[in-house]
Amino acid sequence: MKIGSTIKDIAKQTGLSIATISKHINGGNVLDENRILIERAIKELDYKVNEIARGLKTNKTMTIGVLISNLENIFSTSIVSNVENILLKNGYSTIICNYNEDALLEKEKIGFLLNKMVDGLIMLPLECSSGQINKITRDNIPVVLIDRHIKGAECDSVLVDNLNASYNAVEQLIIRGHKRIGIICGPKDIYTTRERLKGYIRVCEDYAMEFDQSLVKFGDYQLQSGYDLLCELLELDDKPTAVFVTNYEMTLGSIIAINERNIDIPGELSIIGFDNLQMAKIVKPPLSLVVQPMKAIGETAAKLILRRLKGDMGNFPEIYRLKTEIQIKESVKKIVL
Amino acid sequence: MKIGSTIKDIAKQTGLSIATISKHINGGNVLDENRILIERAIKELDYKVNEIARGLKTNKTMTIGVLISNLENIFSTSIVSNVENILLKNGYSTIICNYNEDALLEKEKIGFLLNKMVDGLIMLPLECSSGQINKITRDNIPVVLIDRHIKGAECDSVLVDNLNASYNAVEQLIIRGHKRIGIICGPKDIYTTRERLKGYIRVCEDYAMEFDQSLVKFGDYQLQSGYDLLCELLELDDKPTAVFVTNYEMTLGSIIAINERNIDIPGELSIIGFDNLQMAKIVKPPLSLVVQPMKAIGETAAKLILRRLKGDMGNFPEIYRLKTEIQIKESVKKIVL
DNA sequence: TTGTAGGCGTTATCAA
DNA sequence: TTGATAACGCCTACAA
Repeated sequence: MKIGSTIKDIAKQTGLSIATISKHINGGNVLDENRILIERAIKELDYKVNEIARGLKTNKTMTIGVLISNLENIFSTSIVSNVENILLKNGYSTIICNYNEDALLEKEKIGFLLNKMVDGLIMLPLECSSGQINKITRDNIPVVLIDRHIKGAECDSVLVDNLNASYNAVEQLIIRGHKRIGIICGPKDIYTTRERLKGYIRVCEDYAMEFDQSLVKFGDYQLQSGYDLLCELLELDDKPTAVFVTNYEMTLGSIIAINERNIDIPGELSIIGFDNLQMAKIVKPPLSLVVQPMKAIGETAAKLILRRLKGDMGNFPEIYRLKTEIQIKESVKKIVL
Repeated sequence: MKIGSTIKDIAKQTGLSIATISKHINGGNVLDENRILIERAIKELDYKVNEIARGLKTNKTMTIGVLISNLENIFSTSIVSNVENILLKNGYSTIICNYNEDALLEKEKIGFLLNKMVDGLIMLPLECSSGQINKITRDNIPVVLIDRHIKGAECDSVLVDNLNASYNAVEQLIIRGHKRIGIICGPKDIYTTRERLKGYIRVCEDYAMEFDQSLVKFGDYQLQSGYDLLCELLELDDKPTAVFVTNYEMTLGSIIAINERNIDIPGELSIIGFDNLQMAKIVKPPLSLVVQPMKAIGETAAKLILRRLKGDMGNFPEIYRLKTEIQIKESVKKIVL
């Protein structure tokens, strides 16, 4: 079954050779009269380049693999959406894969994408080793890491300044007189967790606050652990007066716990959450938040990989460290002595 | 630069011909001793089929286009995530496109996907004409429509029983004694809007309630219009005692309006929203919701297109009409006379 | 400027 | 069962 016309058809229609037509399609010079002939034929036959055939020849698929940890949260999808947008405008399509925070799946899907011969890879890594990544870049497939840094990986990264994001958030609490501030972190061994915790520790030091290990809780960045850990914090003998939750899902979980227990915010507890502006508005009282620049992350990653695909290896490996914003709303109160 | 081994390399290593090896790869019969030889060589050389070359030959890309209206809401991403999951398991990858509720972009991206030679198309349509779709299916590319029906389009559809979803939601309000019930709809000309409105009208008829046009508001399924329309409803001389908001974004907008104006839910106003379970839990009081079976939608669409891709045209065109669930929580109160 | 011809990695046909 | 060989649609020297 005929699914579209080929260069051959154009050749027949115009009486020119395939080579001439191919040359024109790829920006070469042909006689004006032939150019007109070709262009008309292309219109009439509705000719479209067969990217598959071209890919076979050029060893390019014009496809970028995008691998993320989770397709069902705003952070990822917003990034994906922006990446996709920019790449599409530049003629690239994207294959989006999701490894569901599962290290095994992560490895598998990297293989899947490579097998699909993607020209480049944008990924939000989990446990992926630097060795694995370096093998890919050595095959001349540019890799851009998002959100999480991998030590020893020779590739570009687009990160967020997690340390200062955390520092600034906790600082806002300290400024308002809070002395016992809980923090709900992600998994201990993940880059963002470490950075966000560092920020917490550093600001505590800077303000000469005592560091109480019992106020630091480690979860798994999932809703349920936000719920559980907030409850744990509330059950401490010496309860915190404020808490900083370091990702979106756990913030959700925390709020659910708070609602269920009818905790008065900010009367009993001040809270600063993470990442979702819309959520901040529908929660009562309005939630204070650390907002990550998701649009910028996506755009930066996309533009970066486009540069690499063009062969521009300037400043390699480049590490962007984008700034977050903090919005203090009514969920944080000032402690009056 | 060599990026992987080819059948040729296997041929050299084993001393067999390319044809034999290809046959084995594609499930043909070869002598046991040769099979072993081939398999070992494949392992040793880490041979992977070049899908591009195969695609050129077979006219298949093992890629499905997924076109949706918006990548930044749970409804779409959840569907995409499930679709992707199932297709991937069956060896297909997906190219996900997003037309941002823009009819022009919609058309463009359909073209883009077709140009990428997708083997099939799963789409959540906007204004796409039946003619356009029929042209695609006539080229033997199966199309599965999601969420919105298109009249005259000869293709499978996976819909939601919007009419009864709406009927049941409003019925819950009527049962609880509400007489004046507002409804915030989407754009007038969209399938889901019409169906959801039909449900509202039908249940009003069934319960012999007077139909008041001023209680019916049309928006654009975006957050802002939810906000605006809820305000409009509240400004009516004869205010509704309950309101049904017919999609997720507008539900968000409505809640923001309610919070800003400090409307007492459900004291002053009962509300039933749409689609996001998590949201229902973090809102205070817990929000009543119509919940769409997003997982089932994605799975059904994916399985359906897989069937079609296998050439099974049984029951074509098939229309699934999945059922919604309704969860009544504290945001709805009983009117006591 | 144009056309001829070879090749990209695979599959498929048809003899052997 | 195996292996030459001709496609698939395109690109690219190189020759005309």
